[in-house]
Amino acid sequence: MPEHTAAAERTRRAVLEAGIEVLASNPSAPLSEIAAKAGVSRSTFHRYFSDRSALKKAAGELAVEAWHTAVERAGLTKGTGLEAYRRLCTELMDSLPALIWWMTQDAPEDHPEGEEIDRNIAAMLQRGQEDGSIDPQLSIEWISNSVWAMLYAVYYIPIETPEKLGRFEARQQALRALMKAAAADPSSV
Amino acid sequence: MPEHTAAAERTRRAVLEAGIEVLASNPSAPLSEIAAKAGVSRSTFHRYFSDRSALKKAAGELAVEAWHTAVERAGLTKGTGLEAYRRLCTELMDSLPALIWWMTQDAPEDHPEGEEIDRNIAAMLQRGQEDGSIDPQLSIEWISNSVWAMLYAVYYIPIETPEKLGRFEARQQALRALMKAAAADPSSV
DNA sequence: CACTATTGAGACATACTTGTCTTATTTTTG
DNA sequence: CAAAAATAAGACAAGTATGTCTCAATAGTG
Repeated sequence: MPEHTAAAERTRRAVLEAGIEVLASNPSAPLSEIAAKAGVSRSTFHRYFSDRSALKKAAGELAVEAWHTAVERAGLTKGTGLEAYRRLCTELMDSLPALIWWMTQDAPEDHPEGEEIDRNIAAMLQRGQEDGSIDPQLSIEWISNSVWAMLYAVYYIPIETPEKLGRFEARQQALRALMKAAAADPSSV
Repeated sequence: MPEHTAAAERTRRAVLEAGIEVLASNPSAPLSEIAAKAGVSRSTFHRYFSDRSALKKAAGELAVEAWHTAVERAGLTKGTGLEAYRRLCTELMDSLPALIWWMTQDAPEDHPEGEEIDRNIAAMLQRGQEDGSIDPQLSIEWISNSVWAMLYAVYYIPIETPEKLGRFEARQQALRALMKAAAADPSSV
């Protein structure tokens, strides 16, 4: 297990990111495909990640970390609920690949701390409904879950039809759509 | 190739539907899993679909058919653009499993007639922007593509957390969110 | 009831993926 | 430059999925 040199750490990251990218579009892609995408031989792959499961575990940790960071940066308790919601959506779009991989996983393994975060988000959305910024007709469950569907669109649409919608436009449009949908007074968006 | 008796046709449908369901959540699931879900032996599976590709082809045709039917029923040229859009979204949600499987496919193979339908939908959305019913700040590309992301949410959220959001509620909330997001005047939704 | 269609169980060879290992080559570092 | 680290290439066995085939059992039909 190389853990000292900087070069080694660099290739490790390359393999990990290639893994996230490939597994996001094909969860059962051969490891050789991941190695190829990382520009590395299969031998080297196995030197950094003994198993397929080892890779998935590392990718999962990266995704959870990105998720936590996004939530922290969003500052869920500041401003109106809708403002916090907008910040959260924006932050999530900054860690797209890892989060997309995470959501396509079948077993998103329940993290104990993850549930607390879920509660914080639910509280933020409820605050939004109470302060009149978020549409009370939409359930908190729906709002918090549908964000992921939008992330999905933001990630894949520019990949599949880059000539029609670039990354930036997709982000922008998704954010507008999310805000209008969630707002109690969409005209203010 | 049994093609005469009704019983045979029935099991064929069962296998096909099981295939769509299983492959939607795991595109590389073993054929034995599909057979099991259909309540059929692997032998019988192969009797109706020689290949994995044969099954995928049949599923694709079913999906395309559902897609065409939905668009037809929606009556894209009637009423305002937003009204037509609402009808389209509603119709699409009636063929969820097949359409979900379709969108998770890597090679959605370009059908010549499919492109015409795409143009019709684009025309419908543009009409909506011109008649003032659809938000002109959202691109037609985004609106037409993001619908699929919402279908994704409507399909999967009730599967993963049925205790929090049922099929009916998910549909209702998705439709409201889609309308609010797309409308030029969301307060009218 | 007799006949036919449909199905289940299992054997079998093939192909692919996986994880481990060995050896030679390249790259990095002191 | 010389030693050490990192990598590529490939062999190998084990596991699994696949497609084909055969034969016996079951279900459906006239």
